Amino acid sequence: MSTTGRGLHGRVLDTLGPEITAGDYPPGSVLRTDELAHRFDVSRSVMREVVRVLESMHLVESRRRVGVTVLPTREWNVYDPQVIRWRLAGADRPRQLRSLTVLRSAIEPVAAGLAARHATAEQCAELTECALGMVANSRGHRLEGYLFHDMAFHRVILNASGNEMFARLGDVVAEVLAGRTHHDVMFEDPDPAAVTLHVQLAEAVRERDAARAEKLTREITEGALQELDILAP
Amino acid sequence: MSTTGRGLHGRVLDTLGPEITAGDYPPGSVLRTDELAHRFDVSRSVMREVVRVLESMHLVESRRRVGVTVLPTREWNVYDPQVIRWRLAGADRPRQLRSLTVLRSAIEPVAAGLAARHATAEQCAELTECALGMVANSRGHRLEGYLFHDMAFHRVILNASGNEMFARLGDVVAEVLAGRTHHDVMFEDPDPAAVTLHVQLAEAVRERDAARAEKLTREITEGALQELDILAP
DNA sequence: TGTGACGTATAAGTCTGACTTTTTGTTCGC
DNA sequence: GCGAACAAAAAGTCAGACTTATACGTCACA
Repeated sequence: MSTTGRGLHGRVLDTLGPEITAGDYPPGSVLRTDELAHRFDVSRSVMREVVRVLESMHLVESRRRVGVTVLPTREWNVYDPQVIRWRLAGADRPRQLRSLTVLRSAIEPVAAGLAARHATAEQCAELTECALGMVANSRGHRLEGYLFHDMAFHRVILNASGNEMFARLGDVVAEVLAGRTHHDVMFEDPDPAAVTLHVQLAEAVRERDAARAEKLTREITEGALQELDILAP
Repeated sequence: MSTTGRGLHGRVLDTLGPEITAGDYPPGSVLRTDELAHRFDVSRSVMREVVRVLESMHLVESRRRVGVTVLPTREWNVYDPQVIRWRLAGADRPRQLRSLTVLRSAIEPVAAGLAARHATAEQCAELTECALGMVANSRGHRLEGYLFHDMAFHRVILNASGNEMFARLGDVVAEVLAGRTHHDVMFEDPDPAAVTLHVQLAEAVRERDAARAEKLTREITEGALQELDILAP
């Protein structure tokens, strides 16, 4: 599941990245490339590549004569899928999940409205199929099956919006949904009301009813906010 | 203005990155590190670091025995500020500006609602100050002054939302606003209605009226959508 | 003729060591 | 006390040798 490939470079990154995002090194901490290279038992070349990547994520800043400085959270590229994954795997996972859920609540209703306008016949069919899959797995502790179709459903909506910025959040939403199922709440069968909403949403998109699609999605995401005890906006 | 530092590495990146995002190399094209190093007259070490960064942005994929493959747009990290800047500087700037404006229309209303709940007294003051600045520059072709306060206004809103994902879009929104003023529309004084909306929004936030703040922001962003002839959702 | 195993060429991956450049902090002279 | 020259430290750059994975072509065998 880890995006980073096989190389030595990737393995070092998958260790150092999470350490930084977890806050092991407070902002302003200074690391030295040579030390890191020694610590991970890799050559300076490899270590330099790792630092470059971390720098492109704005997690660190490399300056001559001073070293590799850890930047404050405010600077991080928090939309980088890798950074999101690292943070979700770390200690402030709950906080992260809240941020992302609020983001969802802003994006998805608008995306659904656009999907109602732009979805292809094939996408409408996929949507219906996913909704049916959710219904079929909504009872009897079939959480994994439910999650699978739920993730697919939202991914189709985001793709069908025709906006690439929305489409690219498919992975993030999937991550949030998976996190909800696996770690936090949802030990019992999903809320029947939520299932119904998804079925109705598939319907609204198929019928090109943008306003209804948006409204239904707003209800869905409001449910997600309430689950995390976030005040409904 | 270019984020990338002074190093050799940065200069190569600032050439190759825009070329790729501009579509000079169609998806599936294969580049070779050695060739690139020769073309830019840098060592392989430097070239490898550049490729690693491009890889972390999912613009390319490097595989043994085949080379550096350009990935399809769908794979790109379109939220990476660097990628956004490169694309805005390139040929599909209009398309990009549309995507980002739609994103704004989804994010900002929710952010404004949250800002009304969470804004500090200082942030409320800044907001009022920005709104006044917009008013003061709304007549007599003082577009630069207007833009300055407009960008600051929206940045404060996004920061005051208390959600880091929203806050990080400040640069993007600023870029969109600047693009609108400099390249596209707005050759005359800004719409007085828009100015009024900003003043009212500052008011709503100060009065902790979340619903009104959200509604006003929706009107603002709908105006932005209409300017680009995007169907109001 | 199709299919699978094998070998080879290729391009990325890694390591090492030497050298350059920038920048910080100190020291010295005024 | 202050500015300028100096020295040290760390990143930046380079060149070259070596390693490793893998796509592709070859050949034997069915």
